[in-house]
Amino acid sequence: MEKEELVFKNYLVSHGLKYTPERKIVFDAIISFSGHFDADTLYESIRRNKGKLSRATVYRALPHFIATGIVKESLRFEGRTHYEKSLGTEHHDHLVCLGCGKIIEFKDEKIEELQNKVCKKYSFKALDHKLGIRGYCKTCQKK
Amino acid sequence: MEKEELVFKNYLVSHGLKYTPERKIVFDAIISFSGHFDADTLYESIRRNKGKLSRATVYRALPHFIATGIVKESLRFEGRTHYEKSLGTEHHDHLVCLGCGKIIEFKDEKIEELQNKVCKKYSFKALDHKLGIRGYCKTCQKK
DNA sequence: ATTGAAATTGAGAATCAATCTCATCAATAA
DNA sequence: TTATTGATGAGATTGATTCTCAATTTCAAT
Ligand SMILES: [Zn+2]
Ligand SMILES: [Zn+2]
Ligand SMILES: [Zn+2]
Ligand SMILES: [Zn+2]
Repeated sequence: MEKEELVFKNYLVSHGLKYTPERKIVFDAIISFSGHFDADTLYESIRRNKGKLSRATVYRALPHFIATGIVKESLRFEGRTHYEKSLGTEHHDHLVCLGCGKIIEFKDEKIEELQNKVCKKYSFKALDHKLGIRGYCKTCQKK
Repeated sequence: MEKEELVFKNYLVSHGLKYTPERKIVFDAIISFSGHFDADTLYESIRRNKGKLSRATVYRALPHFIATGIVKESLRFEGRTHYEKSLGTEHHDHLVCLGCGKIIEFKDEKIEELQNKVCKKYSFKALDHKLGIRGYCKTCQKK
């Protein structure tokens, strides 16, 4: 069993939960993804490749993956929550193109530091943050 | 008629739309708010103070207020979109307490500048952005 | 191998914000 | 007046997400 899978299994077991075949199917599907995805994309890809699994099982599994740090909520748009793998991926923020839907990831250390400063100023204990900049990508500006 | 009201009326008229009594009711309710609100809060406050108005009318009016810059989407949490007045309010970002729901507003010029730099780097034309930091406020940390 | 408590699952129902439908109403222009 | 166009209310609808509950599975202890 790979490291990530162990992380997940250990999380489950230590919380009195079980590493079931269904959760392994979801795990495999998530690992096979690169980039961003939403719950339905995940569900459909599982149905296509591994046969049937209830939509509810996918929705129920997601919080566990988030709790272990394997998956992160990335952005909300088009009425859905979008996720992304976060194991083996550094934290980053997003530029979202309103024209073509393209997502550009970036990370700026200075912005991160300044956020910490802001939190200190307000005695605020930060857990996470999301910075999303909406606009138009290079390609879409020409139209 | 006040300045903001004229801005709104002009926007409507110049778009072939009408400044109806219902839209004025929504306008007044929004102006009377301070702080953040969601569509339902707005709707309920109108019902309480001004009597009946369809929920659909509130939802239909919101995009017009956003288009004129009177209202801005501020953050999404608790499954709803939250808005805030943006006339007479400077741009700012948010710290959201997961414990008590308190929202702290802040603005850091340096962060804003660095965002512009990021956009330049990617030839990205930004329209707006949202930075939301989730965590626990001073009070809630003690529990 | 058997048992039983506790967790999990599937299927569909329920929820909830947000949008849409449509018949009716209001404003304006011809 | 009549036609046109936009606006409204009430409720239906959508679509994502969550919940319900009976049936099944897991797993540790017999
Ligand atoms: Zn684009
Ligand atoms: Zn990303
Ligand atoms: Zn708090
Ligand atoms: Zn604010």
